[in-house]
Amino acid sequence: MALKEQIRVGGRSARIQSAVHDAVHELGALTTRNQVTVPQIAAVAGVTPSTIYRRWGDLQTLLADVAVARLRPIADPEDTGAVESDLRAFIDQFAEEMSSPVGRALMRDVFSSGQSFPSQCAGFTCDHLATITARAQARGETPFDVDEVIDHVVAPIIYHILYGDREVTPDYCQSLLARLRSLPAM
Amino acid sequence: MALKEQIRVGGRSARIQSAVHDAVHELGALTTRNQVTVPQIAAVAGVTPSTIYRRWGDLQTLLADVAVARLRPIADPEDTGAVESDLRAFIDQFAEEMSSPVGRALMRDVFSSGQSFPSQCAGFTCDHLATITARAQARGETPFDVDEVIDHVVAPIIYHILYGDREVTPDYCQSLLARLRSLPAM
DNA sequence: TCTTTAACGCAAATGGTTTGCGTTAATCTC
DNA sequence: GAGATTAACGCAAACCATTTGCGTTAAAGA
Repeated sequence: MALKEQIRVGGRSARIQSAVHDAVHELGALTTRNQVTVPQIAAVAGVTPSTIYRRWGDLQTLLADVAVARLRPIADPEDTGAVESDLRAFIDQFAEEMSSPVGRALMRDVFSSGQSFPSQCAGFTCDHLATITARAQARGETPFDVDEVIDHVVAPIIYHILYGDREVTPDYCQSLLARLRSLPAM
Repeated sequence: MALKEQIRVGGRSARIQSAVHDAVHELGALTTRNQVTVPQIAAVAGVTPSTIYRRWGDLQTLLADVAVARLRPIADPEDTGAVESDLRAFIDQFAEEMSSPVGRALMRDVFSSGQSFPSQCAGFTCDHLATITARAQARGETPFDVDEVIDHVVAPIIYHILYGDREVTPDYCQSLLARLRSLPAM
């Protein structure tokens, strides 16, 4: 069920990939998810189901692929002028996106496929945090430790969203950041 | 696709539920998972597929139900005589179980179904930690904050297992616990 | 431009999922 | 305890998602 490495990057392949992704978005927005079928997606995309099966393997892999593409950042995190506010802005936006209904659905898709998709998403977060620290160093500010932020800010946020055992509010995110600042090694 | 509340708790219902759960275990151990089918499970359990579909709705819900049942603790955490060692022992065992191949598979099943299953699992962890703190208080020791442990020890462990972006070693777990102890409010 | 081959469309075959209906057995009432 | 009620099961047919073989299209290479 592995997503094929696409050797052909030409026009038709790219066109079909795009059409299928768009179809998933269109259907995913309308229906209650979870009951979307490959034939439905194929019909909307204007391709035959077998094309989707051959290219993505199964529905879950396709959904995971679309989810990762949607989670992939299109721009660097906002530059607010200081590390602290950069980090705060990023975490706030991250928590809001992930805890939203679509965010939860995307995470489900990413995890259910069980491939390299999750680590790709982890990479996105890592990259953003690295960008913010690099920016801080360029400013002459003392940067934070990326792993520290992932372990003690990002991880708790993801945990509570996944397990649904607590509301992830902006206040909660603030408290996680505040706790981080009160630590020695930073 | 909701798991039906079982009104009938009598002999036949319970017998079938048990047989189906056993069948999933038997098949899950052998095959590479992910390609287990409902008809297969039904054949091993000695029931018809329609029985499984009517009772659990679909394969993912069944797998999630089995996963939660397997994740449900059968005993309280080991009493080692002191809070610190109790907590250490629990976290070590927790991390080892969850990071194992079966642990990862169980978590996948729990999350892919997207129902109340994840919060049930969170409850298990919570309960165990609460038991350890209660035990500590009974001993006259200063207990830890359960939420604190979940946010800064359990959450990072789960995060790295799910995203597969880092090895979760006993040493890593120790460092998380050590960090917790170096904090003011505890 | 010609050759090679990956990717697609089509359609038939396969097998997982759903559903109606009769039967079994657990629960309730007397 | 015996009979009535109804949830849950088994069976089988219908439905539909998935797979697969084969001819065709179009991208990549010579």
